Amino acid sequence: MTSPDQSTVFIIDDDLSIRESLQSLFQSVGQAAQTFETTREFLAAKRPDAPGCLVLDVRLPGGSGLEFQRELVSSGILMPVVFITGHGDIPMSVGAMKAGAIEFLTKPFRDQDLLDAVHKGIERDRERRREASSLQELRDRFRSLTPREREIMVLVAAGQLNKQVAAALQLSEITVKVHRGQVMRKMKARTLPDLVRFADRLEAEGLGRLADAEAAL
Amino acid sequence: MTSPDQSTVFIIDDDLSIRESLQSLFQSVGQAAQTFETTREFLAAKRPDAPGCLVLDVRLPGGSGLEFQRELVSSGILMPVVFITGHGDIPMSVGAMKAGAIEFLTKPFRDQDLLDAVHKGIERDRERRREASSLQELRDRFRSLTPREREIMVLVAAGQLNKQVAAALQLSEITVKVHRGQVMRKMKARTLPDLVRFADRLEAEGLGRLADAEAAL
DNA sequence: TACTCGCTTATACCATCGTATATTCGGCGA
DNA sequence: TCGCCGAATATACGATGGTATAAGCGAGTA
Repeated sequence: MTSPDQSTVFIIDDDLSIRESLQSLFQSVGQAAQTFETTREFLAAKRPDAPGCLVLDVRLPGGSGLEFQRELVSSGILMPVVFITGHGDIPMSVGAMKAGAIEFLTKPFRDQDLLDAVHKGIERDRERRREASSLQELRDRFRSLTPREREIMVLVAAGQLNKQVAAALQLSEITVKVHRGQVMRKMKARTLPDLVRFADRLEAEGLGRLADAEAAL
Repeated sequence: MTSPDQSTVFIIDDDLSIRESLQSLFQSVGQAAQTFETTREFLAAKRPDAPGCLVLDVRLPGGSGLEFQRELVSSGILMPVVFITGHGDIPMSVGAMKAGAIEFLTKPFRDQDLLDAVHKGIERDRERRREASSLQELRDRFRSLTPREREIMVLVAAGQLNKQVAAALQLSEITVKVHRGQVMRKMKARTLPDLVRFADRLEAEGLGRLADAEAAL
């Protein structure tokens, strides 16, 4: 088995006994787990390109877990987080949940609650990765378009007729047709509805990357 | 001024002094507010069809605020909720946030925090209403389609050519063209990309209402 | 310099789309 | 029974879309 989608739980806690007990908990259900004493150690380690979930104590060496959660987002590590804590309070838990945490457990918690939360986190990450990789594929195709082709794709997806596109860009209609055909091939769009959906997905997550062709370079 | 979009805060709390103090807080910033002693009272009152936000104590007469939050969702009242409490705990706050609460404030809280949360809730409700009403408009148009027209809309939006649609439905191509033109008129779609987007929006929120034409009746 | 690449245009031809006009048929309610 | 509606179909015509072939131009590059 190659198991390319082997999920991993990443545990960061400065307490060795907790790391060991969590490690063995996950081992007991056949869930791969890696433990780290500090956030630095976690960031330094090379993480597999597979679905994962973080288990954090809100009280961490060198800053709170909440801060680290925000750091992750800004450094592009979009991994679901499950918090566990012995000394949390309500504002802390609310902040964590607002920031997108999967769960916020207070010690002592039931093992099953943690397992459930981690499972949910991994499934969410798996789905996010699927979506991200599919979107990246589209982005790559769009990047392969020339500036002219991008302009034309935008207008065509907006519903403009070839002659309207031609007028808008001060071109002859045949030129638009040629570029349009090229766009369909490069974007691997078999039909116009396909192209429309591709354009919308790129606009939704790429945020105006289409309209502003310069930014896409 | 007709002010059809006058937003309202709905406060449910069994403590009169709290109702009065919150009422005057919102009054001081020009925010309309209505108070209720019980959830029953709130449900019985006729609420304006305008953006709103609920302010709830988690401890309510006849059930917890959390339960009431779930009741609201299942009874179709999709109003943003801001919790305030004097005796909450972490699992409670986490549950509330998971269920979609805007904020979970512990007493004593700063007035501004409540005002901010309510403002956020109202803006969210305004946006949800905009979206819902626009979607309802689309649903109405789709309901005006005959069964045949619906089938054809689905296939056309999927990118099938007229002749392919004709083959799939055992029709002549001209028949498909006639229905297709009718679909465009009834759906108020000026272009095919418009129709594709309408179909996708209906599929996304109507959950297969398109594919299963029977369910839409 | 020769070559590639992006961009432009033209001709020619065929497929597809869209609409108007007209006819036929069956079901259903007034 | 009459009339309306959904449905299907046909002819005819024009607009629009799509592709192949060919060619010219300018910028940047091997």
